[in-house]
Amino acid sequence: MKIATYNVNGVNGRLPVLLRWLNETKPDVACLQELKAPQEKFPEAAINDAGYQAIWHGQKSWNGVAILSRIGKPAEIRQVLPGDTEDEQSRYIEANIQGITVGCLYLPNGNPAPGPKFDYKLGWFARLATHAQTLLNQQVPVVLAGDYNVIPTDIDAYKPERWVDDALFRPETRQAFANLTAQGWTDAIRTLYPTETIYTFWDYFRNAYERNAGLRIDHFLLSPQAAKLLVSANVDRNVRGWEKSSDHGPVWIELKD
DNA sequence: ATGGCTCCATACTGGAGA
Repeated sequence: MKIATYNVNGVNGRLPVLLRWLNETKPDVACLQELKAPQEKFPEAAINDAGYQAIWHGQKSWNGVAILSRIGKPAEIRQVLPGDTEDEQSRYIEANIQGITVGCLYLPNGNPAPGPKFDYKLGWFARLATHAQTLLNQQVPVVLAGDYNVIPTDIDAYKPERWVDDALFRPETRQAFANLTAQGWTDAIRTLYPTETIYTFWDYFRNAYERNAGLRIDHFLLSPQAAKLLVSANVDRNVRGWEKSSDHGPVWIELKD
């Protein structure tokens, strides 16, 4: 099973790019973030026409997450991260697909830091860690995929010294990510490519993509039962070079059936 | 260090992203 994650940066504005990518690479499952569309404006018909069934949790203007599948409609487990009934931002959706629990997440950016947005990020992170432990306790294959807005280590940024005060790289953020993986999660890309320079995001400024001035912030975390099935993984970095592309590139893993 | 780009909302500008 090939599972992908892609921060599309506007599911309607980027629809031609999304459809082209689905058609060319045909992931079995695709987790999308930053739909930037309310629930009723999700382009369901076009995605169905492309061969996918979808569940999604939209929101006006910002955020929004979806899970697409071409191997049977995702069986929704939840569309809210537990732990805060006041949280109205659409940043998490979870489904069962052929025995795999797939969590699709869009962790808050958190800038400027410090400040209320950074506090919200760390609070959301704590809720994710609590839920992740609950999932681990189930001892089933779980894939937590998405835009974590975390640069895990120095080798995940083109110039890490420029990011030291940024919410994506501050010590609290890196520590939260390290604590999460220490529960027993496998960072799929970094496990298969321990030392390579691999980015998933290139900003729109100053020809960042052409200069490969990027960040690795979109991640796959696998429970032990899923990590055992890991065959391969990579970034479709060429997609970032397409006309009207998102500033993120798609990331994917292949799991043994 | 700064400013650069692109989305969405419903507008001629601003918030947010990372």
